[in-house]
Amino acid sequence: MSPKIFVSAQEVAERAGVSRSAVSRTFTPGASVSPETRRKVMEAADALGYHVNHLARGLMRNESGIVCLIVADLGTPFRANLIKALTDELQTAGKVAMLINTDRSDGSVDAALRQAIRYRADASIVLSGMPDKSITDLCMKNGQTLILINRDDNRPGPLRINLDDREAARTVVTAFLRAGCRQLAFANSEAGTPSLMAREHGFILAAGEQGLEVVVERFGRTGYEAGRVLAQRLLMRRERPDAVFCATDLLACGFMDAARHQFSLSIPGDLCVVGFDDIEQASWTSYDLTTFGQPIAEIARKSVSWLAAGMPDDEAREPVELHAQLVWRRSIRGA
Amino acid sequence: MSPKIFVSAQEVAERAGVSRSAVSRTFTPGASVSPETRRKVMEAADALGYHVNHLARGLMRNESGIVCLIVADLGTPFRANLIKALTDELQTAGKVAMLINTDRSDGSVDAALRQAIRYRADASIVLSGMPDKSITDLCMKNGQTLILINRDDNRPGPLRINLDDREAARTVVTAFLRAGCRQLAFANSEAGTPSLMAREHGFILAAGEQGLEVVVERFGRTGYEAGRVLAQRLLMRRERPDAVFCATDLLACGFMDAARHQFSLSIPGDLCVVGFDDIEQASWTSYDLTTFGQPIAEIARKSVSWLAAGMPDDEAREPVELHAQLVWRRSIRGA
DNA sequence: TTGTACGCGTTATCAC
DNA sequence: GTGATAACGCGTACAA
Repeated sequence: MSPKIFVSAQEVAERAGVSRSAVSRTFTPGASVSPETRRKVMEAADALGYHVNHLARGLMRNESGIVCLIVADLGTPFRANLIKALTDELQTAGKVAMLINTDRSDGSVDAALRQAIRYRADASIVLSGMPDKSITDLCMKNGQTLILINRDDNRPGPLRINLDDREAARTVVTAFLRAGCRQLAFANSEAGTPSLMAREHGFILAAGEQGLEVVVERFGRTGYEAGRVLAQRLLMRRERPDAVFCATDLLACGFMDAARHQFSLSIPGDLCVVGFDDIEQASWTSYDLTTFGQPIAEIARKSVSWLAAGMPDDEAREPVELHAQLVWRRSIRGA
Repeated sequence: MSPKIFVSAQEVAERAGVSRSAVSRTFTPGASVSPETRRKVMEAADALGYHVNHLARGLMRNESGIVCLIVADLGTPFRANLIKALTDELQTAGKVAMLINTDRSDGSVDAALRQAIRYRADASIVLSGMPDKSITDLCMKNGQTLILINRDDNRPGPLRINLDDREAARTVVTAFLRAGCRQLAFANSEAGTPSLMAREHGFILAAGEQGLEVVVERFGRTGYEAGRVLAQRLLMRRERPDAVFCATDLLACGFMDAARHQFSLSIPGDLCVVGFDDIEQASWTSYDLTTFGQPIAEIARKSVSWLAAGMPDDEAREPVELHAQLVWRRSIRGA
């Protein structure tokens, strides 16, 4: 096996009978080369299978074209779709995505950001966890753009995209009231991420303004299984809830399945359910779940346009608030 | 905004009062540095926030540490989980994943592989589509490892990991017969990917050996919606199937929902269903789908161990056949 | 063990 | 429009 023998601009130049610089210019958009030279170069390049070395180019230009995506629970429908949207957007912008998984451990995101720095990524986009302040400072110092999505970080520096979780929660309360529900519940995981907690607090607050108490239950990791357990806990109560707001759609799916098959409840007859994320499964006939759609495409566009435009000045670093749109389906009465 | 000012080994050397090569050696595993020098270097590096430039290192070593993952439909549960497993495995092996989305267009995978070459990726792993022969040749010529997963390519060169789809299909026929089913159907998409077609052909073949005909229907893209349409087509037939093998779980979920809610059929009473992939949703109470689990972890381990070990010699390039394990749930009678 | 000198493939700069 | 040259940050023979 010939181990890594790539063809260089030098070889192309020799074969084309021109200088190295001519080759370089041919592959640099906007450089001036005569049609004749360009033709000779392209011909030689094709024959040899030449491809510009982005490692070397990045070294020269101080711009690798790499954008680092840092994420946990990549297997999850919402995350996967967000990653897809981001990579798509990055590719059309001429960038390339580097994907780093994190786990629940503390230094995990920090390690990922260090990796991004080592590869001189043009930017890092954090979708999970929270980097330590020392690391965000490091990114800033190195002039590396840092984007936090749904992290709700209030320290200055990185660019932030957040959702109006509290406003969404308020909408749910209104909808539940209109459906005639009186026993409100909130089903959450124990993850304690900013967006999840914002939904919880917003829901409790909005309900309180209407004179209603909310029963809150938290369990496990944010997923289907936790939703089932939460249903068991909440639906066994003496005062059984007639409306539940689940922090995510996955929780809601588990909740609905348990409610129907273990408690024989009808939805929305006995119980109204609202979720969050609008993952594909929410629209499946078995669930038909009313939920909030995250503006994934817009999140992706906003993030990437930032990189392209370069960092705005420090004073313009207010977090961007995006709006979650309620998608009405049949898991809640009325409209 | 300070635009991309990274600290170099030179600066660390100056601050530590040593030569630049001492810094280099400190960060090169297995190089010989005195404890005292190492300490001084690390101290200066920490203070300055130094990180080795992997672009430059890759340039020198002719080994970037980057592995390119080429995939379509990344938002899909199975794909997302495979990507997660692969990135996890790559990270523990000290590599980093570069993610490239492809669409359905012909040259899409080729373009992705070219991008991989430009970044001098150590290897490319193709999970979707089929690269043109000229491109696979290019990868081989450049000494870039190429791994095809479930692509069922029979041309020599790239490393291949395939599943025993035909054997799995045979198992399904047996199970259906044991459940007393006589009217067999196969629900497929129009994607026509190798694994999907292998399942279809294997199913028809195995059924034929038992003297049974199979009604085959194909529609749309491999997903939930197509499953619903396929159910409408297959369940409206005069001789209604009492057993259907769906090419993937997503198709099966759509099929089941339509069968139950539009045709009021009971599963497995009126209809037995088997899927493929064992995505998380298959285990959800609403589906409880009997399906084949793809050995995702093993696929990931095998792929990455190949890169680590380096390319085997040409003669050892037989495709690796992995086994799909049937996961018994309640969408089929008997056991 | 340490430092010096060179090369990796590319682009930017500057004469021509 | 073209070609020579320096520089990017790093690894590594080589000599000390």
